[in-house]
Amino acid sequence: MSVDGNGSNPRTLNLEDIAEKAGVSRSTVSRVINNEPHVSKKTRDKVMAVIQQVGFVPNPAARMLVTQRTRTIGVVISQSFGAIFEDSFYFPTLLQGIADVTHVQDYAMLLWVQESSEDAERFYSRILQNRLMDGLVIASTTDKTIPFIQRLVELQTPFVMVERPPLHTDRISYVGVDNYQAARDAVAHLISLGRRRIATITGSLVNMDGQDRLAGYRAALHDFGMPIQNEMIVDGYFRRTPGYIAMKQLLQYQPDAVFIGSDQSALGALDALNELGVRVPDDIALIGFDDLPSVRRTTPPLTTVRQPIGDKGAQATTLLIDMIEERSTSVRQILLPTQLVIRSSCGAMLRSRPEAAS
Amino acid sequence: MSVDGNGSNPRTLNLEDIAEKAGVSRSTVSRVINNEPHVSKKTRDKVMAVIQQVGFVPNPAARMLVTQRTRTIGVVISQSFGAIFEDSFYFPTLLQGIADVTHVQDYAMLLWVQESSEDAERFYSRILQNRLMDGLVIASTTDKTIPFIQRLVELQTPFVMVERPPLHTDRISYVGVDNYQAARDAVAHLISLGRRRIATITGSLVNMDGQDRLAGYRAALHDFGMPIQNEMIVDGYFRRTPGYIAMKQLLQYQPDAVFIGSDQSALGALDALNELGVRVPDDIALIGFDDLPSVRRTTPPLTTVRQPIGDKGAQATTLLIDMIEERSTSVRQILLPTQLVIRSSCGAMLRSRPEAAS
DNA sequence: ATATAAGTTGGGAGCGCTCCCAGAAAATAG
DNA sequence: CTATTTTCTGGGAGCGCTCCCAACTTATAT
Repeated sequence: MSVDGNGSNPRTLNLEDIAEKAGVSRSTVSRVINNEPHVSKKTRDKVMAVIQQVGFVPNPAARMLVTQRTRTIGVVISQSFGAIFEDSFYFPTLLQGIADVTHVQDYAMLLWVQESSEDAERFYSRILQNRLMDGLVIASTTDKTIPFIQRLVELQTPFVMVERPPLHTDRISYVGVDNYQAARDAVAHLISLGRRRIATITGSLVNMDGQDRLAGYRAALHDFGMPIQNEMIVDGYFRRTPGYIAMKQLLQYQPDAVFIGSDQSALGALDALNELGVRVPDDIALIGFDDLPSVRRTTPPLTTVRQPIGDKGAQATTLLIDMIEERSTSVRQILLPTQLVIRSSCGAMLRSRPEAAS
Repeated sequence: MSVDGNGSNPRTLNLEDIAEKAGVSRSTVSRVINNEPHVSKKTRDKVMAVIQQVGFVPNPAARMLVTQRTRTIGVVISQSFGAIFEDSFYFPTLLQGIADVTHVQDYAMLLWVQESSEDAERFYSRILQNRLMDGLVIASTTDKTIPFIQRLVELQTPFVMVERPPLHTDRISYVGVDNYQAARDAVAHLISLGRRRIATITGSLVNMDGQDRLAGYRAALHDFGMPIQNEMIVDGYFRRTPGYIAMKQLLQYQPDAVFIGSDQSALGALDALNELGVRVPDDIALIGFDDLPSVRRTTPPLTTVRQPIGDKGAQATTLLIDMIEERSTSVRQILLPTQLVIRSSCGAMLRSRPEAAS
């Protein structure tokens, strides 16, 4: 931490000072600090003792200047928090996963959050201009993200996405979940429970996760030879109120099940159904996505697709640091497993309970 | 952003390169970039044009090395996200408020989140050793925070707390809300509605906000000459499940109202009351704290104390940057206003409606 | 016209580190 | 005991910037 010198403050110690105290040279101290070989045990111990004693920490700016490394990664969250976080736990959990790894690897984490009123171009150029990061974790995507990541590729800046990139390319590393398959399985589950008029409230479709979940929905209907009706597909933008509105809109087409691309929207959908007295799962079955803590306690508890959010962040960060330190140069695309968590809202519990009891 | 040189990469441009292209000296380019006087308009324009054209951004490490300024602030969140964020929107909103200001002031934001399994001492020493920040916003407090902030004072590192500091001192700047008065008013409101057996589920008591709200609760009872009973005070730790447990525990003492130090715990309390068929507000009135978006939709909607979370972050950051840039050297302690948001859970609505109708 | 002041501009020094090379010390071989 | 290799150590150079001072240019006063 830069101590704000008030003039009388003694200058912060530097390598040379430590060298003097230990009776060696600057270079030797540098070797000890960086754990380099070619230092005798005796010298090393002596230097270490001095470092410990005075609590010396090398000046990161000087080090950065010569090494061109910062030991800092950036985390980019496009769209403003306010919009994304409403009641949610996706980003906090992701950040925790990232923080856990940066801690162990001794990296710092620079957080970039798009300001409420800021346009995307300005936001990304701010990030591009800050040269204090060795690489980036890109934690959310919008349609505006494409030129940004293209620029990153041009600049050869290491980065990892926490979602499938919005580009047809195999040159970008990412960590995600198989949204397509997860959605397909979830919808197949609804079909297996006898539902035939299955609608979907999608996640935001500027987002790859949202798109892939919709594709999985379509695929499942197709698998079972069921028609895909456009009026049965409404955008829920990963948010609660749009989910509420979407649900009301869908009701006129009398679905008997809805696959919802985010739990946040599912909460909104439940609001609408409760308000109108539509019974879940009797009249309409619901499946959400994310497994937010709160959906365990809704009435009825929500069946949902659980995804390992913290792990996504952690693995993306590990991958990024490997790239930065050139332990791995190959592009990697990692899909983590999801899990369909069956609760009451899809109707499986209602049916299975009596059977189990008989 | 440090472009990962692959050997063939042309070296990043520096001041000297720009100077050469513009036909001036390094110093002049520096003056232009830092908006210093003593550069003729003609020269300035010429240099600016070159900078624009090649997209030059000065090397922050070199600049830091000489200025001892990083234009980066740190944000410290003690305790792990997982615990704090569960469904919540407090920290995301705070971060958004901070990010809004750092953006406008052209600062970057280094986020420090205590790792799940990390002890406090290690966490704080990591922060202290990172010398890449000009100052800190300390966004949450535990009992372990005290030595840390004492150290910051010693080191003369600028910092601002987003809560009353856990020390009796007037040397620490902070931005908060008047938790004491807000809680006192909330409880007074319950009393004015005729409640006489008022319990409280506190926020975490290692936290100043939690402590002050409890003190406000006590003060209100005292104001009205009502007894303070220890069994009517249970810790809810700002979280849902402890709120649930606390509510169940309190029921044996038959309170007719509960002031709850966080909405998160209030949600837990509602869970308990709903489960047991206790009617809110008929049997028990509730008031929460925070005004989380979700408490607008509970059954019944929750009366709560709204606090300007984003503003707290924004003002703390503004204050911090003022300190860093030495525009303000005096300690400032800012209390932002809260607002009692009356919904149905406190009973005020039920009573007033019929009257209004008559 | 010259003396003086004010506005510009350039280059040296130095921030604190790492990297490299040369030289000293120690270890091993002949 | 000397020649050679290996291990260890010290200091110069330089990363890219800002700060300072000196020098030059132009404006203003005399």
